[in-house]
Amino acid sequence: MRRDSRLSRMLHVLIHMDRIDGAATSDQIAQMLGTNPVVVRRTMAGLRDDGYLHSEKGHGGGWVLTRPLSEITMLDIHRAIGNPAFFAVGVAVDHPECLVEQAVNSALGSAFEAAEKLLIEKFASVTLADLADEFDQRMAKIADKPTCELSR
Amino acid sequence: MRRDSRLSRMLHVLIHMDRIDGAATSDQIAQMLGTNPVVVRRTMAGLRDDGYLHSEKGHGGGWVLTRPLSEITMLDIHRAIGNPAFFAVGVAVDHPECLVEQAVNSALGSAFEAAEKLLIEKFASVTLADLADEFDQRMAKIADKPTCELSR
DNA sequence: CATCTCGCAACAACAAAAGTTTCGAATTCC
DNA sequence: GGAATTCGAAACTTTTGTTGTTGCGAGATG
Repeated sequence: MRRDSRLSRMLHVLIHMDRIDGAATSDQIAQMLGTNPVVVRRTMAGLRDDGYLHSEKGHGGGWVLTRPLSEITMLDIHRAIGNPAFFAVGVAVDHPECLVEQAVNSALGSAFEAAEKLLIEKFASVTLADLADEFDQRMAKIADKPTCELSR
Repeated sequence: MRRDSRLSRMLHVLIHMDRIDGAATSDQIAQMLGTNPVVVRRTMAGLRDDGYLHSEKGHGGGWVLTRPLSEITMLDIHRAIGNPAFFAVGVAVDHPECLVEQAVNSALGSAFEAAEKLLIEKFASVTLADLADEFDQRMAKIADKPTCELSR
């Protein structure tokens, strides 16, 4: 099963964007992510719709953050990219009326529910500012390491 | 992202198999799951290799449980079908050297690690006998409901 | 020896993310 | 006003992994 990397990528991009002046174009971001501008627009459209980004057309246009990182949580970004399912394992519904299937799915469901609750709590508790701080700490330890294109 | 339903299906099948006499053929199981015998053999091969099932060829052959349900946990079955990834969301590794990416992936990774730990603990703590008991309780409440093909 | 049944390999179908192409429309610069 | 920049959106292809299918072989039973 292919893993959805949008959340990871968006978090990465947003922290970089906070460190640069002016707008970042879809092209620049795409190069940074090793992808292409259309994919960037597609993914970031959700963040714009949810009010975390603003996009501007034309010369000097591109994407800009509209909120401080301290006001954006990892959960916010997950929601903004469309609340994709966390789990790759699902329950079968071949016989919804079958009591065995119901018992199995109830057990599986409650396990996944608890795990999802934990994930959501954790995601809601971490702001992008926290991640930026974590970056600064790593930076302090290993002084002159490169980051990536956008922040060079 | 397509959800992997093998775990759910195998749990379902094993509990039914415990309630019937003799062997269940791949064909019977396939009909019960709404799939086909080759898929059944493919999935159940792992359970056989791990010692939970035995398969026999020829007339009267098929699949039989080789252990009591009380000695099989949900985690055992997850392992037996190949330890498929629990999560549909992954981390991007576009710039392994980028400290921002490292900070992001560290936060994501620790969240998923904690959630996975919870899942594994839960799965390890529930035996198929527990699920069968749960089934019996449901059965007691709603008396004359059908189950599925195998147990009719 | 005919039939049943699993084992295995190869291939097709399908789903979802990711990548690509190609428009159009809005904005800025000259 | 015209050229260049940049996003927006639709349509399509590629990719990856599960699921489904077909076909043949081998062992077991009657």
